[in-house]
Amino acid sequence: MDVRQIVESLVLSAVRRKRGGWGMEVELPVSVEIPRQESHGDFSTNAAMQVARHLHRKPREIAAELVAALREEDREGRIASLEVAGPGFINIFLSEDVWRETLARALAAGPRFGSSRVGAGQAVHLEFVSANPTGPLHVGHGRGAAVGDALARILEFTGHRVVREYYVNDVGNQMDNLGRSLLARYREACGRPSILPEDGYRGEYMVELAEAVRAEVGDRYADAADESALPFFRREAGDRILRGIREDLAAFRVSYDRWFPEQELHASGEVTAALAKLRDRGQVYESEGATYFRSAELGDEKDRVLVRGDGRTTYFAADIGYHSRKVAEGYSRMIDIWGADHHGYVSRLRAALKGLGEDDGRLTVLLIQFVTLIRDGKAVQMSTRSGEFTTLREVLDEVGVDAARFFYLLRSYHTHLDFDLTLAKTQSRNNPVYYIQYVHARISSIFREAEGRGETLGEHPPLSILTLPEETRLMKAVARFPDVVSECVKTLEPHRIPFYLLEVADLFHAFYHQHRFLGETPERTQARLALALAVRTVVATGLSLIGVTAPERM
RNA sequence: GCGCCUGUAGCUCAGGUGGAUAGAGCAGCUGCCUUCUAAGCAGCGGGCCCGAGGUUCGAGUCCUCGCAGGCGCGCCA
Repeated sequence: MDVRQIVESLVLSAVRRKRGGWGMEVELPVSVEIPRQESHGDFSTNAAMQVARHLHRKPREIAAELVAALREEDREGRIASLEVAGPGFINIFLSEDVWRETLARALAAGPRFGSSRVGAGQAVHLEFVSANPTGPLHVGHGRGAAVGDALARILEFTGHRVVREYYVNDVGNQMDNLGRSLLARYREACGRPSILPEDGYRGEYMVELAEAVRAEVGDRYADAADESALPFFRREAGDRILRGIREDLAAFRVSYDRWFPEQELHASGEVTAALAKLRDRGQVYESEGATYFRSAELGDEKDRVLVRGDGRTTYFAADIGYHSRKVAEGYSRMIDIWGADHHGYVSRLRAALKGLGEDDGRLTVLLIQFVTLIRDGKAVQMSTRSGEFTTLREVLDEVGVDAARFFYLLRSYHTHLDFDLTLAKTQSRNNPVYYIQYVHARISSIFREAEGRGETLGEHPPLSILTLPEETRLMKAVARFPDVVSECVKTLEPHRIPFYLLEVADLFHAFYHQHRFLGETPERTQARLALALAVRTVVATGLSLIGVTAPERM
């Protein structure tokens, strides 16, 4: 059990023990926090203040009673000392043994340290990126990919069954437009006069695609009529671009369990079925030739069109079909990761789930804010209209996968991200990803050296001699890892992992300079090696949760 | 106009369910390599937490109203 959980349950039992005597019938939530200041204990609780407020008594009086109760509850002797402080905090100082025991548990658990079963029995559907196959992924998509993939890893680490899915919008106007754009570029490549559609895709990648197509089929379609050539070019454009997207994501170490084509929803009749269900439930009406969904009654700003005047369904209609399929597949939770520009769509989709009679509480939509690339202190300009944007691939080629993933996850996705390419490329302390990886490489180096000296880590290292404040601080940092992981699961915020790793790295590098691991007394060397191994474990595991490698050498 | 996100050190950002003296990196300055990796360490400055009210024993955190930036508000996807 996580140290924090131990303390929480101690405080909870103490409160319960006293409740009767206080004549308190309700159960108050207790909260335990790690104080900012070390001198305020390993943990502190404001339980006494909460109770005091409820009973209209003096907080410090209650605190004194709780302290006594805590002492009685602590049968294992985990608490070293307790104090009442400030307005009524109870500061809890744990016995050093607690950290050593946790260290031993970390060593025993190895790569499983920090994992849990909290998600056992839960199936989570995670949809992320899902960029339209009309062009290569750009840096914004990269952020969604990094966040989605990290969340998937974290959820799996905590016992959830995760299905990662990419929804491919391979239907509609845009694919038509894409096909026309490619055809135009192809004719150009064949030396024929051609004009790009008014709202066509103008990016340079379309020119390259056209050349690739021509390399395969020659001039066969150079003089073909639009109608006969278009199906081929539509398919060709979509397929090739999607293939590029898959390759980019694979290069970014992002994999999916399923690439779900929108076409399949239409072919299977699921879109029609979902609309029929809405209709049966009285959620649909006709107006001016179109079919509307009464979403305004369900929390949306206004009613939305499902079927256009010309009989074609909207993107929204397909998405209703898609999400009712997810519901039917029985996930306990659905997480959609979207770009911030889609936020207006959230209430619409929720309305749809409600309209279908489903609980929209199972759906969580994470909105990822925008990314600005910074090079040499200046923003890199991007314009989607002209098709000129920096691709994910370009960033990967420039800074590498590890740095890219790390930088994407170093900020909460609630906030705009300034991605500093210059910094991501530098190989020094300035670059936090190397700073962390260096811990792993250093510790690996220590073990290589130890092996050379014939000093291997034994079965039962004498952890009890780890008594220095610096050693304790490191042990506490290791012990906090499971808590960080569960916090990520609760908040669905993976940026907590890199921040934690930075703290661990800080502590380790400082320790490394102040103390030695090898060449101490045999007992001390054993204990220090054990500590090093545990640090390496949490660093390796933490990095793996965000998809960053942990090198043995640098 | 309405909605969502954001506003914390010169810059980029952390600051679970409200807690005690608000943190880190960058940038600037000063030291430290005969040692298990200097991709490292130690130190020095730096703050009206956008503003105004409110709730509370206690507010960077919650509420209201402003201000500023970003993004949306299609029978596009």
